[in-house]
Amino acid sequence: MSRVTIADVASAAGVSKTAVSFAFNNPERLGHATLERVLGVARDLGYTPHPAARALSMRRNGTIGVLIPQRLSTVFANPFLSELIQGLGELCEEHDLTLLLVPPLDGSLESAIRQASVDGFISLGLSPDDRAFEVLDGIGIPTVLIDSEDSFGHPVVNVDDRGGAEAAAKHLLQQGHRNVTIVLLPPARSQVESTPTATRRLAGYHAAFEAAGAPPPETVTAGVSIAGGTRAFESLPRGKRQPTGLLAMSDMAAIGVMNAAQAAGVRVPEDLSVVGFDDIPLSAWTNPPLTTVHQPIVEKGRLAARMLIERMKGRGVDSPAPLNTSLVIRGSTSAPRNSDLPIGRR
Amino acid sequence: MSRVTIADVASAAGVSKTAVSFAFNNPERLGHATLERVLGVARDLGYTPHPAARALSMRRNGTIGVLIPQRLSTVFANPFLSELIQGLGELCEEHDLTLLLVPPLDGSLESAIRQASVDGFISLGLSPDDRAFEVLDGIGIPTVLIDSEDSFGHPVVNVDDRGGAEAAAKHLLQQGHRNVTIVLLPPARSQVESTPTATRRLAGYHAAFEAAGAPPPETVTAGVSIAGGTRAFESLPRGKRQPTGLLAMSDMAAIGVMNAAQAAGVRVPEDLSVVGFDDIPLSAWTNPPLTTVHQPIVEKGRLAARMLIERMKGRGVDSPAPLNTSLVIRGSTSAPRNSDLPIGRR
DNA sequence: CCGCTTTATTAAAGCGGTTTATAGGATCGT
DNA sequence: ACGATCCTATAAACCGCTTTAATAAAGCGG
Repeated sequence: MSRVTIADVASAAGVSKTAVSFAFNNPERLGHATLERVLGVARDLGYTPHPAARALSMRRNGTIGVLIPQRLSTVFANPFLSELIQGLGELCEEHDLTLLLVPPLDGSLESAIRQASVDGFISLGLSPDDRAFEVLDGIGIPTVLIDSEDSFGHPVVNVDDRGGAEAAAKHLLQQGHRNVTIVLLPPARSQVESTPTATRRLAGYHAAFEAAGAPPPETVTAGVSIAGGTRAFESLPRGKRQPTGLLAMSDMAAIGVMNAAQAAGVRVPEDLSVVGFDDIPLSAWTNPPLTTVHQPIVEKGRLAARMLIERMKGRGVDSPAPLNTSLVIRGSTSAPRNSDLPIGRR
Repeated sequence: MSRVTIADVASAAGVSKTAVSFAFNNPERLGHATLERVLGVARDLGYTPHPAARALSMRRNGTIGVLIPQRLSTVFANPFLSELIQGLGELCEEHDLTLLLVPPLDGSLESAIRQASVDGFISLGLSPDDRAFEVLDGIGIPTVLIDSEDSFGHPVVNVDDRGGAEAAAKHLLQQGHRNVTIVLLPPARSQVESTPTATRRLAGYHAAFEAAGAPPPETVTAGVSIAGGTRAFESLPRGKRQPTGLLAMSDMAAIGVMNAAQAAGVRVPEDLSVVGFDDIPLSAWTNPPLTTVHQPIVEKGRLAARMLIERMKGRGVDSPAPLNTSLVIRGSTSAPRNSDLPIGRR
């Protein structure tokens, strides 16, 4: 036996399909008696309007899509997305919307975008030249960008990545670190270039070093995961040339580094200072607690969702100013053990 | 200007709608020349089939829904769901499916279920008597349950909650703890009763105490969050009657307890041993590392998704045996300081 | 008792695709 | 030269619901 349709209800109640539809969506247009009868029959039959049919005819899905640049298993290993969804979720529930996670299907985010029955998209970390934008523009679904670049047709929610990174680097420099390594974010979409976020953070780091007259640091790339950080640590030079400070673009990588370092007998922060980025909840609980750049992730989600919902109502919205970041100094940073600084000699 | 439809492409290419449809879904039924032409025109016009229309006529959405019993903001504060989604996500991507998060809308999970355009549901922690099941059965969408109870029409994926809990309690008892408090999971859906998971875990705890001839422990209830654990600790009796051991039904609550305890000058594990449940990644990183019951969350997601996909293909599947749990002993448990055990006197 | 509003109800036209059944040629064997 | 066969391409029905425009019935003042 198949699904019960509006026609079934209509004939069972001895009315037209229109009447049934009105009973649910426009009850005041029906006489009291018929209304009751239709509703009763519908309940008895267990009728539920077919969502796709409804969406087709109403031009509304009641869903917003989150464009995920990577595989769900890798991206959900990082608490960042969880927090973001908390923010998005608040607004969604407030507006009776559900949230569709849209990762690349069969490797292609473009085709996943086409498949998605949504009223709006939130896109994460897309580069300006991502192919996905062509598709997005083609179908004309309102979109709000997060961690991307301005000067698209779409409004963007960003945080002050550059400022945060600069503060982090300055902190290390002030403590006397001169031999620092940067742990880069991996490129998001298998393209060669790095993400807008990574680019801005790197610029912030470099600015601080330049201002201090220090040479630009070495870099390694690490996936946003503890394992990624572990690998990053292992690729670091040892002995004399081992850095005394480390600027990671993600907390997860930073924590992986700390872990690997301690396992290798390198003490944090005595032998190696490490600074993360994001300030995920976990970072307050590591041993030692991680010094990191705080960004308001939940708020970012809330703001983006609020903007998208406005756009879905047809109202235009402008990109807000980047949200503030701030350095949170905890226990993973200190002055280097044998400072090379010219305090005394040696 | 509105969206490009199949009719637009058809007339622009001088063919019928059927031809356009075939060009995408049944290319071998078209002559080579027309196929090329249609595809070309479609590309030029930026045509993308309307997902809802497609879903209506094909009876397939390419989406599976995750029924979330609580608000997204509360449930995503717990890494449990992140891990589960990693597992679900793997299978989804493999099968070209997207994932729809379905929390209660306007407080009602039932109405959210109706709205959702999905081909299958994964439901989390629903009690046997949840109203949602009526709706679910009414619309006849394949469903797989996680952390629920067997003996529904739907297959269930569970872990050995009872065994895990029993091992945890036994561990504390063997260390000599006699004054233990249990931190309960809150009821999931604002109904009075507790979740199936909580019930099974409680039974496991009690079984161990009974076997040891110890009186059943006191209980407090705490939300699955660090803040919830903090509140739980504060509600504990102080001084002489303060428990020496604590069995939490979630790692998040356990971590909150540890945190609050240490802030109050109570040392873990010297003054208070705490055991969690779930073994979320964070638990290995707390200070001290948390002793907890491990359950294979990612695997649970994978398995449930695999089963659901089978069901969506029309094949029947049986509930598998509960997945194994195991006690992971880390640093948050030890023998109680002043054991009340009759080793000596007093 | 008539013309005019209101009110209650419905037929039919979408929404944008897919799919079945069918028609029009071209090809082919005889 | 002719019917059978094979390809292509299409008309039309359908998926299940919403909504506009129209109709039938009822109420009403004069």
